[in-house]
Amino acid sequence: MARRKDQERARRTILDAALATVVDRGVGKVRIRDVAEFAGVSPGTVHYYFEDLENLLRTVHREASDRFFTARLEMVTEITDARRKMGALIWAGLPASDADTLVVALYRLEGYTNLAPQHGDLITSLFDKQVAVYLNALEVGVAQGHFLIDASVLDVAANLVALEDAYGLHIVSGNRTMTKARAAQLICSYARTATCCPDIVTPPKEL
Amino acid sequence: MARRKDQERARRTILDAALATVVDRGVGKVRIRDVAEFAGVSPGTVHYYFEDLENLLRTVHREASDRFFTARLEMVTEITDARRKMGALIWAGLPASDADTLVVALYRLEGYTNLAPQHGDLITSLFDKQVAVYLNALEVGVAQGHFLIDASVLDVAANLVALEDAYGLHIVSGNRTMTKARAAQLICSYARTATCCPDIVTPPKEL
Amino acid sequence: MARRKDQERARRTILDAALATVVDRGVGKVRIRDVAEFAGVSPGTVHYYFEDLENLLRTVHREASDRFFTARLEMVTEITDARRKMGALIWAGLPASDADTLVVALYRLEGYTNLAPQHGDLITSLFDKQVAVYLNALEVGVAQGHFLIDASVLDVAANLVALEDAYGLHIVSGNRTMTKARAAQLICSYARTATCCPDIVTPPKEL
Amino acid sequence: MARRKDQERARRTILDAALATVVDRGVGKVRIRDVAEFAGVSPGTVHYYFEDLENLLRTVHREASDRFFTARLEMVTEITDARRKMGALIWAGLPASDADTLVVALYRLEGYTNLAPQHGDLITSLFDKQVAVYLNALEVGVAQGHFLIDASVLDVAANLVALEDAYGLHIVSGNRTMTKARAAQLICSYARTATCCPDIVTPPKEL
DNA sequence: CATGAATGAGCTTTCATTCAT
DNA sequence: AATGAATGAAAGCTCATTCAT
Repeated sequence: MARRKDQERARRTILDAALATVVDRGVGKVRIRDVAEFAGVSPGTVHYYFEDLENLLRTVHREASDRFFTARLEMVTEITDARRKMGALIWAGLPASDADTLVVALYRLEGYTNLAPQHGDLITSLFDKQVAVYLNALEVGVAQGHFLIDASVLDVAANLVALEDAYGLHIVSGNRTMTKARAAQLICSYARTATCCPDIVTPPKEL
Repeated sequence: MARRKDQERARRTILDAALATVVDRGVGKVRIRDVAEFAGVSPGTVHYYFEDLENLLRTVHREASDRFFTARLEMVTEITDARRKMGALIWAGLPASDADTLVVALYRLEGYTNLAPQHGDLITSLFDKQVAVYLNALEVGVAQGHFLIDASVLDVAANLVALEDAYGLHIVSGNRTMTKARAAQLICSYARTATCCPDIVTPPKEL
Repeated sequence: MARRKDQERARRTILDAALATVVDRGVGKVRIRDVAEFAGVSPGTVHYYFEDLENLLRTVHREASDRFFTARLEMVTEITDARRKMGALIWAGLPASDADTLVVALYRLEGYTNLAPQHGDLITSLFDKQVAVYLNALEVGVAQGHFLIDASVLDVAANLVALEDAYGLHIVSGNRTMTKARAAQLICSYARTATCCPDIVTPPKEL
Repeated sequence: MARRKDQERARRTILDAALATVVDRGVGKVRIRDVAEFAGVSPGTVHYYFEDLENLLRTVHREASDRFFTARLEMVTEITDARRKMGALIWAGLPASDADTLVVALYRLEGYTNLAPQHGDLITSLFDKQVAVYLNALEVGVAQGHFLIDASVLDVAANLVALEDAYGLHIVSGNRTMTKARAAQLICSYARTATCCPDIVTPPKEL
């Protein structure tokens, strides 16, 4: 029984190590050996848990997506005022230069075109889920009377996610003129225009 | 003299071959040998013209950026009405699933984080240039009295480019729910909101 | 006591699994893990009973040889007429394409040159024993007045075994022009010539 | 042009090295590295000429078969008297304990069941060709009035080859009771019986 | 100039074997 | 007695790069 738990923990350790490796070596340069070293196990062990590199990377991506999404979902439910909710979402979706392991790794993995077709599906699915989160915030804002949205709410939500993705990628790619603050400001600018609500600001005071 | 021209042609052939290889193998899987085969030369020849793989890829990226940018610039100057100009820009900036070698390759290369730091600069620079193009269109639109822009024009331009990047990446990554038409529609939705001009549509009739 | 019996049974299960694995993966491709899986035990258990792979394979070979030899011996004693005895021996010594687990495995193992020196002894010993069986049948035939043998009886017996080996190997190796029936016919042809007895036929009617 | 010849020679060198390696390590234990070392080239070079190990081994087998067959064919045509021809064939088809690189390697390869299906075809084909050689000798013997063959000549030829194979394998496998001389004697015994010609002897005086 | 044969470092992957439980 | 997670040595294969021609 203890065995089972140990195994689960080893798996986790490797997954975390892989995430870290993606962050500090870049997706295309992840070697099994690095991951193993980082996890403090032997290369054989990595293979014991994950058939091959692609498999490992895909799993990391899936888990990272889930963790990221869950975190945002929690945040959304905790904040009631739609205006503050929007600001918080925008801020939390952007990676901070090179801390923020999870988000950085996620962006790296998203941009990694070399994984099998299923990878595309994963990206799609995360995108759609993110859209759902923004959609919720927008609709709540409308219901609260804070937002007034002229265009399709779905389109606005999609665009917010797209902006987040694009700027996040710039930050992670090392575009020095694009800081997290600037990115947040740009996205907010759109959010305000689209919702006719000048009160959306970021970073939110309390963070 | 003829020698000089021959060399220039060989170089071009290799660059084109590299571009094609990026498109059909993915950036991370480009092998010198593939490029050589595609170009109809020997691997040694590729090295003769380009120090190493990174160098080749960076050059391809730079040239592709330039070609892409020049093409858009020409388009902008040819169309005078800012509304049609916007529509055309948006449409032309998106890759068509898997044709569109130049644009696909560009997106692939943009997302490739494994190139040296200078690569980040290149991305930055292309981003800025794209922003400049949109900026021009927006300002012309304002001058023509078609657009009414509340927020910072620079921010709007940046957002347009960011949306284009994000959706383009989705298309190239094989996100099946994101078509070129849908992406164009989403970007236009933003463009209309930001400019208070309902006449921006895409794909433009004449294309 | 029950313990002792359990262990013996586990050992047997592993040996049988190894035999089966030799048949369907080929001697050179037998992996401990395969054998373990086949036997429904863990790899560790295989090691618990057999020092290493070579040891296991050698044991399988020895046991298979014994089982095979015993079976033939029984057959020989059951049939009294030397002519029918010969036919039966020839037929039973040939593997049927890919059923016939025991005989197929035996041929596979015989041909496996990678086992230690002792392995050669085992082959020799099996060969000699087989020769003894044929020798017996030949001498009985002479005594019964059915066979008339000009050359050395020992040589004839050796040649019969050799032919059996050679054709058996062809069948197991996937030589498509060599069927069990054809092989039997060829060996019989020799048997008839050597014994001046036209009545040796195979497959024997009663099988 | 010199290039072409160099390449051909390098290929040959590797092939010869592989043959030698098969002889002194056993088929199942041939490592690319060994072959490379033996050939005095780098492991990469072996891969440059042969896709993978299986490919290399198959090629070695094919070439060895051809060389072996050609050699026997020459011998046959050089000797006119069928009785001496038979003796020479039998003798030349048997490996001498562990000299005789070509023949030893051939036997090793023949017994190697781990190669792909095509391998079976190769064995078949060599068997058939060998049969043809013996067939020729037998028919010539009949024509010369030296041999009197009762059974099917084809069957006799097949049996001669089979005996050769079987005893050859014993010799190569390290069966210490089976010497080349004894094997030759056994096969001759059969040959004499089948042809009713007591003059077939081996080793032939002149060798 | 251009070639392409040859290299060998580097990586993945396999798998018998060990050992704590 | 039996397990199976973990190991790590061993091997194959890839591919950028070099250099003699």
